[in-house]
Amino acid sequence: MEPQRTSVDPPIKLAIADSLRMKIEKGQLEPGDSLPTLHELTTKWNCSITSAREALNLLKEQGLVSGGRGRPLRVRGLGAQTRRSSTRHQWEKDRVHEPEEERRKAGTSELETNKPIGDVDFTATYSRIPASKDVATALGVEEDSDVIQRVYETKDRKTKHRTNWSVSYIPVSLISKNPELLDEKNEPWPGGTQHQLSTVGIEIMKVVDEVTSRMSTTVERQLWGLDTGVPMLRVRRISYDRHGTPVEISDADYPADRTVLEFMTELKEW
Amino acid sequence: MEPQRTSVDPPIKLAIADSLRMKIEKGQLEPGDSLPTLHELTTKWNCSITSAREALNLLKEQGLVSGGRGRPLRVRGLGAQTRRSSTRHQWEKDRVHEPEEERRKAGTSELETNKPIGDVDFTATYSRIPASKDVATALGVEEDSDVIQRVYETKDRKTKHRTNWSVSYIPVSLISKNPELLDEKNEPWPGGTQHQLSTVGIEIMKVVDEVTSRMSTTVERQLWGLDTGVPMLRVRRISYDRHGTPVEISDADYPADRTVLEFMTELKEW
DNA sequence: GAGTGGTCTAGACCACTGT
DNA sequence: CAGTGGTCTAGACCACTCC
Repeated sequence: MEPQRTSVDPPIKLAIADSLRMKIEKGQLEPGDSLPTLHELTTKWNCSITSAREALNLLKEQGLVSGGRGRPLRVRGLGAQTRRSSTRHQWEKDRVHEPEEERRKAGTSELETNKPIGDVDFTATYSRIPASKDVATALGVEEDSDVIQRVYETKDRKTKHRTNWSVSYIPVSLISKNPELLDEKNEPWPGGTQHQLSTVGIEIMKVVDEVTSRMSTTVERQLWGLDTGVPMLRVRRISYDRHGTPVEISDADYPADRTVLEFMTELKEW
Repeated sequence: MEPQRTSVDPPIKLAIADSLRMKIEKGQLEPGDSLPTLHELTTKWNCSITSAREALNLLKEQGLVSGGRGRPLRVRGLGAQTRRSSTRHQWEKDRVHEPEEERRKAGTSELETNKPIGDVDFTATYSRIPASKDVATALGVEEDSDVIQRVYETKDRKTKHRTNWSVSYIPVSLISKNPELLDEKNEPWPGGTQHQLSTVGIEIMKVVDEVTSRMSTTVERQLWGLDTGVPMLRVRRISYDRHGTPVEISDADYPADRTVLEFMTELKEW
């Protein structure tokens, strides 16, 4: 039985939630274990069912618990984590001068996913649009100037859940020499963006990745098939050419429960 | 007036939340604007006050809204963002061979913060502990072997809120030659970890940052003074010496609403 | 069909904010 | 002091899962 509660002092939902959280952190409740039912909580804590529910809601918000819908709530384990490494940038560059069959085998970072191809639907959507303020600033061009927006998405063929999403912007002026780059029908392009840019004489020399995170919205949770309490990682990648001019920016979203971003920095010798 | 709702179909709390979310995304409600009061929502949507509250709760979970406690709820803006760049690793290495006064001025990444020193309390806590499985694997040493754990924390002197937190692990065998490295009284060490390691002949040649994100817990929200709906970024940094052996790992937490992590990758010329 | 959580009602009382 | 949101009660009804 839990201690007598006085009128003020921590809300009962917090007391319940913290007690359960501690059990999870101490390992008394392991991933996969069922939590106490709502009914058990109400009698154990002598509270209404709503308070018990609010406590469990807190744990769901925090991503510690999932389930429900007729199933008991269970402690969430860490699913398989996909590693996305910044060494991929160099790897892709190395493949630009390989023959097309080689590049075709390699896949692209826009499409990169752990699933066998064929189990996913890939779409690429190109649009010529005026640059938004944000995009224009990042690319160092005038606002409303002509850019091509390329949206990449993959979905699991069975579940229809999104598995990959990114959007990329390139000033049209940089690539209009090669009309094939303006046509989404050429996607997926063997060798990816770096090869595309190489066809108009652009060599990427530097890539800057900016990483932030925010909570997923209800809509995103549906699209990706996420539990509540799963944040999204947002990576803005800015690619620079030989002159240090930004030539492409790309924003990608990754569900944080299945993603580790890896960045390598080599330091100069003393 | 909102349309008639049928019995099945999206829960009313979702309908309310999505309607408000769309207004925010379209800019009809700008950062700082007040949301409708609970009472207004109940009459507009013809629902109970609990449903209205649940809708607002969803928006708070998603970090779109903050306030409350006698104040009206308001649309949350993006606060000032601190940039943490991976170029810092090289920058710190460059300073290792500078005289002590120089290093002292420079500050260290463990302490790095935007606030003037003197407005924050800095603490460093060292403990010799047996390596956990996780730490042992990352460092490539035996489980339970002797490591030094160093916990760094800064707090805002006025608000008492945490502004910085990280924990670092080094195998004791690597640094026991220099007993000063085992004493927390020598913190903050001018020049930081890279200089500390240089005193026992270790040169860091490669740093790998692993970035993940997870929702903040209620306890963390109190410690850091965070709103609900703010995820934490977690960075595990692994530093390698000349032989490619991992010599230090460090886990740092950053509140995602005020942090951008930046990573630079230079590519080799064709 | 029994049991689970998900949604919702219709209130009450409180702490806190602002005037 | 009036008004806000925060917490809580004591239920009801539903969809879903599992047996």
